[in-house]
Amino acid sequence: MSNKPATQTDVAKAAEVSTATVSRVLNQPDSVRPAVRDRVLNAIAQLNYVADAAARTLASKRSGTIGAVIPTLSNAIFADGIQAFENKLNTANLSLMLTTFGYDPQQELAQVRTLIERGVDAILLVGLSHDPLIYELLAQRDIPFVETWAYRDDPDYPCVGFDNTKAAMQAPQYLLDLGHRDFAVISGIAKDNDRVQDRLASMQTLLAEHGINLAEECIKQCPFEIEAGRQACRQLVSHTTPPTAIICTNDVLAIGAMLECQAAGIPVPAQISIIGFDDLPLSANLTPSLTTMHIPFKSMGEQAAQFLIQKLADNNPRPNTEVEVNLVVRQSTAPPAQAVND
Amino acid sequence: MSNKPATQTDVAKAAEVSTATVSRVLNQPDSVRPAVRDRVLNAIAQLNYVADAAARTLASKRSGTIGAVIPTLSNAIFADGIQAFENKLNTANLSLMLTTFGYDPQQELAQVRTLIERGVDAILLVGLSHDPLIYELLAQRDIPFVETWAYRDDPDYPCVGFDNTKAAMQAPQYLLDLGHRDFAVISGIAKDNDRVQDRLASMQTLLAEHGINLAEECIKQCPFEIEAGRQACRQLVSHTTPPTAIICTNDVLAIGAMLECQAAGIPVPAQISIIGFDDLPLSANLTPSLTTMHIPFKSMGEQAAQFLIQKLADNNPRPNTEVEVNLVVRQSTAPPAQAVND
DNA sequence: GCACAAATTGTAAGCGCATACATTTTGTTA
DNA sequence: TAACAAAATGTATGCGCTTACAATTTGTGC
Repeated sequence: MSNKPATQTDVAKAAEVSTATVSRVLNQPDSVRPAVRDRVLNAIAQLNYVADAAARTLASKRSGTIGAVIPTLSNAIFADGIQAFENKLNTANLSLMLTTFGYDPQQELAQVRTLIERGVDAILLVGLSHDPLIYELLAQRDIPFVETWAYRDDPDYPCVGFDNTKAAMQAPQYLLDLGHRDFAVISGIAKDNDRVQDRLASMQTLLAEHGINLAEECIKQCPFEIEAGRQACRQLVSHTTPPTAIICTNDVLAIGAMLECQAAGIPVPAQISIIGFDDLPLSANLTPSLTTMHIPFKSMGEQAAQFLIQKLADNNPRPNTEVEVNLVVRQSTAPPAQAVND
Repeated sequence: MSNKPATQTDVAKAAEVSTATVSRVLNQPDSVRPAVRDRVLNAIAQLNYVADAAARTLASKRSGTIGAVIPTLSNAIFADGIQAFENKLNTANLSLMLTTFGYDPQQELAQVRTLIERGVDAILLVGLSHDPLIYELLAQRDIPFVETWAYRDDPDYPCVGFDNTKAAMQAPQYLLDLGHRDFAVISGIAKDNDRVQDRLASMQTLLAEHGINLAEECIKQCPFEIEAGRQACRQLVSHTTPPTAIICTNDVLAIGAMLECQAAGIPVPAQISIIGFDDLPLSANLTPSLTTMHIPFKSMGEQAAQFLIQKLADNNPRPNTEVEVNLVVRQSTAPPAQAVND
């Protein structure tokens, strides 16, 4: 009806109360008598009143929005994690402001800046390694944050995640136990990605402890795409002494490797074992199904939200939460064809 | 250094100008002399000043944030589309407020309400069928919006998408041309999803025109999950007269069907043809690769953003944009085994 | 160098709300 | 029912910014 949206003042007039009372009805309904409250509520409904978030934020210093700064949505683990994060935020009447940075640290910093300007109450980050300026900005403005997808035991850096170093050892350990000695690795790009770096390093460490040093040409770093995983696999199996096992630092690349083997007629796991990391829904449905590390990203997203909600409510949530990850043994792994002879 | 974040007034003092000038440096830099501008810029840097978005929004009636209301992120097509949408928004200094509604119309309405309260400048919706109240709210506040993933030629309802009715006929038509007569359909849940409804209806219409009426047990509606696609396929092929072709209304279900066939040893396409809709990156990499409709979701997301950006800039962008979709013929389809006899 | 127009800068009034504080009303006790 | 405490409501300020308008400075043509 009216041209301009109704304001608190309009509601106050219609309900014959002061704006303070209207505000109270909205923010602390218990502090106003039912009779008055109903009058106000009626006026609100009548006028189709919607509180102005900007004014509210300006006056209260609380925006009710949470920022998330993730590498990309084109990766189901982040998409699903953020989905869970958003759902959980909703239960606390918080909204999600989402930004992506494409694994570029400068872009990440810029996005954090943007979110701070937008007045978010808290921020979710991915990983543990960020431009120092990010922490500085956050501290300066006293903005709570939580790091995800990784874990460290430092109360100054709240996190919800898992230890990538520990987790990434399980796959090679399992393959070693099966008797494999000839490994190859298909990894995401390590540059500017602490999770990948940790995983790669710990795999190599473990293998080295067992006297195995991966040649450079046995480690393929490639972008997060099925096609890239296929190509890397194609190169690896064309080596004069192809590996008996390929370890992938994520499922997308592992799936690419599996599909390449399938397309090339290489039997998995008879001739080559493949192991992934993430446990995407797809992974269990391939034939053979993919052995991989199960990562509970949804739960991680939820718990990250829960932490921030609690933090903003001034409860004092435990800063560091380690989520459980575990190796899911399926059909893509088996002892190497040339049985160990001893 | 300072306890409270610096305000415009602080900057003004430091630069020995008025707050209006500071504001101008930020919003219309060309309107202030370089010498003065530099002084202000210096002060800003010095004080680590960050403009308060709430105050800015309150005073200018522009929040610089755009809302998106999508069914779910747990679906690559939306995740990728939103990714592109966000990237494009960024180029115009706009931020994304993301909400999901899990295909529940009431939830969708609630999310739109929330976004309006948060003061978004514009909104992206998915599909053409929404609670009338949504349009009313949007109109009332004069908030521009754009509908995606579908197309209609009505300037009052700006959209960037494709005609689901037309698009969904291409797959059955192609299969008919190959000589198939025995069809089954694996579809997403049609309830509260106009895209799925349109696709289902148009397929049935086309088939009916060719004298083929799908029995009820030949149409499986199931949730958007690989596992569900597998199960549906399992049921379909167990029929006494199994179909020679399965049409899926999206790639996830088609992939599930393919994997089921693979696991069950049913040769595709020799015994059964499978056709999808979406063209996920995975689809091209399966063996056999999946014949499917290619939908340019990234481009759609970008163009939707572009439309809103233009709209907010008061340019008068073309309201309805139809994106091109096309059937990508790959290896999962072939003429039916029992060759047509005539 | 002067008169005037154009460009630049300053002044000050809100934007719509939350909230400290003041005032009024209600409830309680004797 | 008087006197007081507690609860409810109102008053009025300011959150930090943009912007119409006013005041000032700069530039131009002669």
